[in-house]
Amino acid sequence: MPPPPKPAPRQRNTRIAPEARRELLIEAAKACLRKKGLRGFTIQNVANEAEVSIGLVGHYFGGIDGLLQAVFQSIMFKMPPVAEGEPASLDAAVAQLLRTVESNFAPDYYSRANLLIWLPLYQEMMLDRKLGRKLVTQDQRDIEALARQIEAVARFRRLKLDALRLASDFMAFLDGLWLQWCFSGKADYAHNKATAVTYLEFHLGPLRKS
Amino acid sequence: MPPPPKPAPRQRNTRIAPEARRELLIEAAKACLRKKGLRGFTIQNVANEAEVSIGLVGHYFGGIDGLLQAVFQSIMFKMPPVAEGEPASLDAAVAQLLRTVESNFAPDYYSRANLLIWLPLYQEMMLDRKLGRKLVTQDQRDIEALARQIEAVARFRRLKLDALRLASDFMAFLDGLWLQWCFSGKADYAHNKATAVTYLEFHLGPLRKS
DNA sequence: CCATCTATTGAACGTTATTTCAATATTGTC
DNA sequence: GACAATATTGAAATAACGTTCAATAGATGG
Repeated sequence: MPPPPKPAPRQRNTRIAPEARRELLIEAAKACLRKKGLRGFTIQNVANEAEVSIGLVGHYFGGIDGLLQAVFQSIMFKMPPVAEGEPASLDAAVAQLLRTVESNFAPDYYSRANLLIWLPLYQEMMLDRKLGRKLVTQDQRDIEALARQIEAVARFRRLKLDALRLASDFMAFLDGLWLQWCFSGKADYAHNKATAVTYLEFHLGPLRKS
Repeated sequence: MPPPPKPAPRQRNTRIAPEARRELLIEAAKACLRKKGLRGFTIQNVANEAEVSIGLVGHYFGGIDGLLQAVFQSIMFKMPPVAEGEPASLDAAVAQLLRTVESNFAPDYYSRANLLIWLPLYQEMMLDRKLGRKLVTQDQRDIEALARQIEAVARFRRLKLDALRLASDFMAFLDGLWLQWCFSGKADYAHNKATAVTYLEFHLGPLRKS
């Protein structure tokens, strides 16, 4: 029995810009994490998901670990941007603060799908000092930005409070609500927003028009 | 060249009670998760950690997946027990509630080491319906128990509130604080306790003796 | 002391994952 | 159109992982 003379015809992906391909691979990697978690995070799975040969991962990321790092990079710096600018009135300050809160509930972040990427990130950052520092730094920045907005409201209302601490606690609260919401599966999400704003109101006085 | 006539001398672990061995393996598995996360969770690593041959994992847990499930079981049902019993006075109700809060800060739970086990659990439960239901049920039980204690305080103070919702939000807050605390690495932990109690006080009135 | 039971071992095996690299197709340039 | 550059492929080599199982040691009971 002669071996097949021609090995196999192959259909090849069209060549695209490297950055675009990187992006595609990262997205495929995220999809894998969402579907199978860290244990299903393999080159095979990612390549299948991206409909690409297994060699490409090595080509672009040097290996599976490099790809994982790239995934983390890509989500760490896609946090909802915090509005900036010094508000001129109480109303403006409140509006700005509420907008920031709102942005933390953006469906892209406040979602089950996203949590399935963040959980691995949390894990890895606790095991990898370098990654850990990076994430903590980013987090700190967000907290400080929020603290400035809280400070602004407090100033107009002549309140004495530790804005940094409140901002930090509030962020923690948001994360906790996020987790619980994802786990319980209940899609009631306005509820969490209300809880969050109420917490701020305890410290800052009314923020919503009654 | 003759092959070595005797393969190799081996030193063997002393035989111990099966339950004890299971416990040891589970502890070793946890240690692996703490050190290397899910990606380092392999039979080899666990066997090394436990100083045991690789065959034992299969013997006791049927395989690596069985071991992981066992690890999850072992932590899910080791939540801090909530005090029970109908309190006879406001003071008693408050004391009970504070004790429950306190128990959530038990160093065994409220620790970095423990979070490194819970993160994989969270991940797996989101991917495995059965595991997810189990955990949510357990969580629900804790929330209901806390809600009863909140209810008791509210009754004595004639407050109208949604105890179940407050309990649920409060639990979320605790988890969020836990995560943030583990990530930031700051060991200031009384701070989180105070934040938690203050949150309850917003809804229930003063709980601590001033 | 002998027999039985089973906890423990680790080599062998099949499977799956990772990396490497030579071959091939595609794009852009001159 | 020819050439250089490189994106893409997948087979092959290598390594890691999981499972199985026959052999062995230790305990237990008679």
